[in-house]
Amino acid sequence: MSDTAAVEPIGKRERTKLANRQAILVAARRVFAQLGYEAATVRDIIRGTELASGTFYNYFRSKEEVFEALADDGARRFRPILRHAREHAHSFEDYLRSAFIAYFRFIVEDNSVEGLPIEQRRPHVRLDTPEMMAVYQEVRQGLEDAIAHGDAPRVDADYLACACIGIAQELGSAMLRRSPPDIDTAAAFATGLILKGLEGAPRQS
Amino acid sequence: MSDTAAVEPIGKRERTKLANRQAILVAARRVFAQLGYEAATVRDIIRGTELASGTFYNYFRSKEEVFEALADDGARRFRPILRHAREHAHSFEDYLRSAFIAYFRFIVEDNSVEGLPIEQRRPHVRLDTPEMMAVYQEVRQGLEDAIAHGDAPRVDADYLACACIGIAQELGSAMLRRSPPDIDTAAAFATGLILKGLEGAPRQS
DNA sequence: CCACAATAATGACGTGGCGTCAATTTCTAT
DNA sequence: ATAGAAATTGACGCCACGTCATTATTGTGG
Repeated sequence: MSDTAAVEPIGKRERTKLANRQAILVAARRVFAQLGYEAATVRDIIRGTELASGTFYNYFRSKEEVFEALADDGARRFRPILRHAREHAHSFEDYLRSAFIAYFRFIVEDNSVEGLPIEQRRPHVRLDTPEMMAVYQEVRQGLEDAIAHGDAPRVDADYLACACIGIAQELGSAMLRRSPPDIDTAAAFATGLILKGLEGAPRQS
Repeated sequence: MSDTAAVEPIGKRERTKLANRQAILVAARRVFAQLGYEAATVRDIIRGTELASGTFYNYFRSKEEVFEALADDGARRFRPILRHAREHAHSFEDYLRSAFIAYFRFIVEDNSVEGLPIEQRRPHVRLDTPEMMAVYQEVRQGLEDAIAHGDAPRVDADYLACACIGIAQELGSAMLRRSPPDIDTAAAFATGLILKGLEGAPRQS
């Protein structure tokens, strides 16, 4: 009867490894939010755990790599949401709106930790992790599908995907600055802009 | 007759101060392009000049502040271009297109220095430096003017400005990734998208 | 149940960049 | 010419970094 507790047949070694890695990530999120990414040090992060300084380097090479892992995790959680929206949308407009809503919900929740203004929580460098590029591909695929199905004109899918992402990012930031953040209004704006804008964008040669 | 040489009636103190500041900025541009922003140190920058390490801190408090100054300079150069486009445009479409073209030209020229790939070169552009916010205001003003003149529907000017900026940034990055970067094509895409998209964006309550 | 090997955690240590500051040089004004 | 203001200089103390020999913990064969 006791086998119900041992659902994971892994040894203690692997379990503590996962737990330590997770502890570092959790501490890093808090530290980045409280001190700001730039000001935060590896020591600050490790002090937020029960681990010793040297142990940090068994899991990550640097503060940057920790942030990458956090960003990658975020993208990994977001992509299936986006895919679900693509596969279950009743129309192209429906797809666009639910995708924007999903993203705006995501960043609202992501920034719900108390701390410094959002700008200072993140590194100043632009980072493209594998999972983030996968998200870009997912967006692009959704748009290409719509074009293929005749739901959207034959425009440059790469540029269109970039435009959607740029709108999502900047509009998302603007939305967060307002209180309370109104996800539906922002999503309606973005959806309306893109949907109609498609008609005006140059057709692919 | 010798007064033609002394066009600037400033003392040597002020001249060397400006020259030193400029030397630091020039060196920083090179160092950021060659080593990447994250890897670059204040010492690397100051080694690129004739100055001593302590002198750096007479001009800037940190590497971050140097970058802000570079970004601020860029924005200061860009804003009048944008304003000129606004005041001399024959139509709203003309304004949009020339503004996008101006921005894309700007970033193409800005990234023409040899060095690392663009992603690692520069911090993520922050909109919170004074000149950057002025650029945002300039964009927004142009859009509000168009709305007031009846050239564009009464949409949320803040969101619209953010959308334009987001499109410009992401589309600009995508354009730079292509070789050769085609400014006119990218500008046509952005212009067409926004111009028609405006019709689909929600009207202001 | 007990070695014994494999693996991970620890924290002291050398290194190097950071920001400061007293001493020095350079400029300005009288 | 000279005093005084202003800017430059580089050495210095500090602290975070990343390493690594040591210690502790876990898995395994006898």
